Amino acid sequence: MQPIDHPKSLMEVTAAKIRNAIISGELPLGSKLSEQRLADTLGVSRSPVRDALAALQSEGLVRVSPKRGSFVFTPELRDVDDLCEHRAVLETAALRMGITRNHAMLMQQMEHAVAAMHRALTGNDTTGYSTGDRQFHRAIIEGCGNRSLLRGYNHTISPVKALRTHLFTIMDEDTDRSMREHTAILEACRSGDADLAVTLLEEHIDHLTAAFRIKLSLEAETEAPE
Amino acid sequence: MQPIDHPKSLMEVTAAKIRNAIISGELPLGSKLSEQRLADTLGVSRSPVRDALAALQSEGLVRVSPKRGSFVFTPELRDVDDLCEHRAVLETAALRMGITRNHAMLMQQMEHAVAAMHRALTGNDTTGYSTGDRQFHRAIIEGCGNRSLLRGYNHTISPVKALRTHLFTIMDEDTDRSMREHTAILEACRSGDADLAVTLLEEHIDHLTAAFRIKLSLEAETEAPE
DNA sequence: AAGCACCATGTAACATGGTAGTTTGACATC
DNA sequence: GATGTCAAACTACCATGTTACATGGTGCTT
Repeated sequence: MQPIDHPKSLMEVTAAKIRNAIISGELPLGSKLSEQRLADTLGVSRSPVRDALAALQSEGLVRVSPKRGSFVFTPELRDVDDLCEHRAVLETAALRMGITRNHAMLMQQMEHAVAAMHRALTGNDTTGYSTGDRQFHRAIIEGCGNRSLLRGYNHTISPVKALRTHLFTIMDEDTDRSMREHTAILEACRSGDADLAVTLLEEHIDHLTAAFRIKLSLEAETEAPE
Repeated sequence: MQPIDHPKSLMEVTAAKIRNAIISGELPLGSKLSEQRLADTLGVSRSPVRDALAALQSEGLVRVSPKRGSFVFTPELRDVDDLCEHRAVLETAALRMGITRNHAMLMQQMEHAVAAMHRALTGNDTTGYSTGDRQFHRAIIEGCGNRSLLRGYNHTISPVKALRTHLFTIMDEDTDRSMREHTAILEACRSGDADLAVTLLEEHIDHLTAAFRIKLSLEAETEAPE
C-alpha cells in the first residue's frame, strides 16, 4: 500500500485533452474554440473548460479574445523566431548544468534516446524517430536538476511542439542530418566538452528554426497570393 | 493609430491586487488565502478570485491545495537556488542579446536606471534605490527584444520579488556594493564586452542568491530551534 | 486518560444562470 | 449596387448554487 496520488482534476484532463488536440494537429492553427462547444464535446461543464483555456493561453497555445472567443494560436514569423531562441536559451543552459553536475544520469538518458533514434532510422520508423528526438531533448532539460527551469521550459515549449506537427508533414525533415547532430552532441557531452556541446545544440535548434521559417513563409504565400 | 488594448478584466485586476499584496509583504509567506474571504474583501465574486489564484499558482506565488485552500508560497532552500539560477539564465541571455542587437536603447535605459540609483544612494533614499534596481534589471530583460523570453521572465520572477521584500528589512542590503556592481555592468555594456558584462551580472545575481540563502536558513532556525 | 467514530464546518471543484460586449447578416436607404 | 442600420445570435465574463473532500472538535468507548 502506498499513498494514492490525487486523481487529476477535471480541469487538468480537459487541458491535457485540448493541448494534445492542438499539438497533434487535430485542431488546426487559428481554429475557433468555443467554451460551450468544447464543454459539450468533452462532456463537462464550461468551468473546467474555461480554466483549461486560461492555462493553455498562458502556455501560448491559445489566444482568448474577450467576448469574441478562443482560438488556437497563429504564430507570426517573429513569434517563431522568439520562441525558438527562447527554447535554445533554456536548453543550452540546461545542457551546461547537466554536463557539469549530473553527468552520469544525463549520459544514460541521452544514450538511450540516441539508440532509439538509431533503431528507428534503420527501420524507417519516422514516428519512432520523433519519439526518440523528444526523448533526447527531454533528457537535456530534465538533466539540469533545476525544477524552476524545468517548469519554465514545459510552460514555453508547447507551441514549438505544435508547430512541428503543423508545419511538417511526415518525412519532411532531414532525419539523417538530425541523427548526425544528435550523435555529435552526445559525443561532446561524453567527452565533457560543454562549450562544444552547447554550440552543436545551438546549431541543431537553429536548423529547426530555419525550417520553421521556410515553411511558415511558404504557407503565408499560398494563403495570401498577390 | 494602434489597436486599442481592452480594459483589464476583473480577473486581471484581482490577480494584480493579490500579486502586489504578496510581493509587498502585506500577505505573509504561507498565509491562507480563502477564495471566499478574498472575494468579500475585494468586493467581487469568487469566479475572478479563483481565476486569479490559478494564474498566480502558475507564477509560483500561490500554492492551491485541492479542497483544502490556497496559500502564499513557502520556498525551500532548494527552490530559492533553482529560482535564482533560472533568473540568472534568462537575464544573462537577455543581456547578451541586448548588447549585440539593441545596444543604443539598452544603454539609454540602463544609464537612466543607474543615474536614479546614484541619486537615491546619495540621498539615502532606500526605496528609491530599490526602484532603480528594478528599473536596471527591467532594462536588461526588455532590451533583449524577444517577447517569448520576456514573457517567460515575467512569469518566473514574481517569487524573487516577493522573497526580496519578505527576507530583507530595509537597509539590510549592501547598497554600496550593489551600486558598484551595477555601475561595472553598465561600463562593460558600454564597451561592448558582452562576456565581461555577463560574468559581472552572474556574480551580481549570485550575491542576491547567497543573501537569500543566509536569510532563509536563519529564519528556519528561529522557527524550529532544536 | 487515550483512542475512536461521528458530526459540524470550511474549502475548492464544478455546474449553471445572467449579463454585456461583439459579430453577422438581412434589410432598408441612398 | 453600395452603404448604413439594426436585430438576432454568439461569445466570454461574472455571479451564485451545489457537491465532494479535508479538517477539527466532541462525546463515546475502552
